[in-house]
Amino acid sequence: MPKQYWLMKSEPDDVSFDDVLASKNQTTSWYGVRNYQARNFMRDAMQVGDGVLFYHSSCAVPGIAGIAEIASTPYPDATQFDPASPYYDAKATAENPRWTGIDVRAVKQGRYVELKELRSHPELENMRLLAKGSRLSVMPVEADEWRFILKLIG
DNA sequence: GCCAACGTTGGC
DNA sequence: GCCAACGTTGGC
Repeated sequence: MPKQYWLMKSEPDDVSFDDVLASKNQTTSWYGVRNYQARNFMRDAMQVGDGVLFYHSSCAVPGIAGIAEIASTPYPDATQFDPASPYYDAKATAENPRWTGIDVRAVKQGRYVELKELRSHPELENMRLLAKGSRLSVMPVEADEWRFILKLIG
């Protein structure tokens, strides 16, 4: 399968791009996705080496904070089994895990590209992120959108 | 804090 | 299987 591209949203108060850069091997385990469509992208489509736009959401200035890549195959998200976690899911079992995690490695931090700026570029008007009402936290990015944004980030 | 949009739940 | 009610997301 050819390389694919993704946008993944993180709340920087929880895990920021800087946090990932400061982590061992600049790699973080992506956890807490509790939406089936987002989960399916992670579980069924992501491949090691796929490109990731690391997006900061629910913060003062939402936008793309850096470039990352998929660094593992998918695995069960451990937080679903942890009663102390806000992401605990009583219906998930080791035999039948419901939610997926994956490792993401920070690759490059360039210029922070604000959501406001993304909206200003006609080249990006079809981005799923920018669609009205779009709330998905993990979504595919088209190859031409990816190339355009890489240039913006510099 | 507001609220539009969306996803999930659960009664029927 | 429908759909109203509810909860969540996330920009503003």
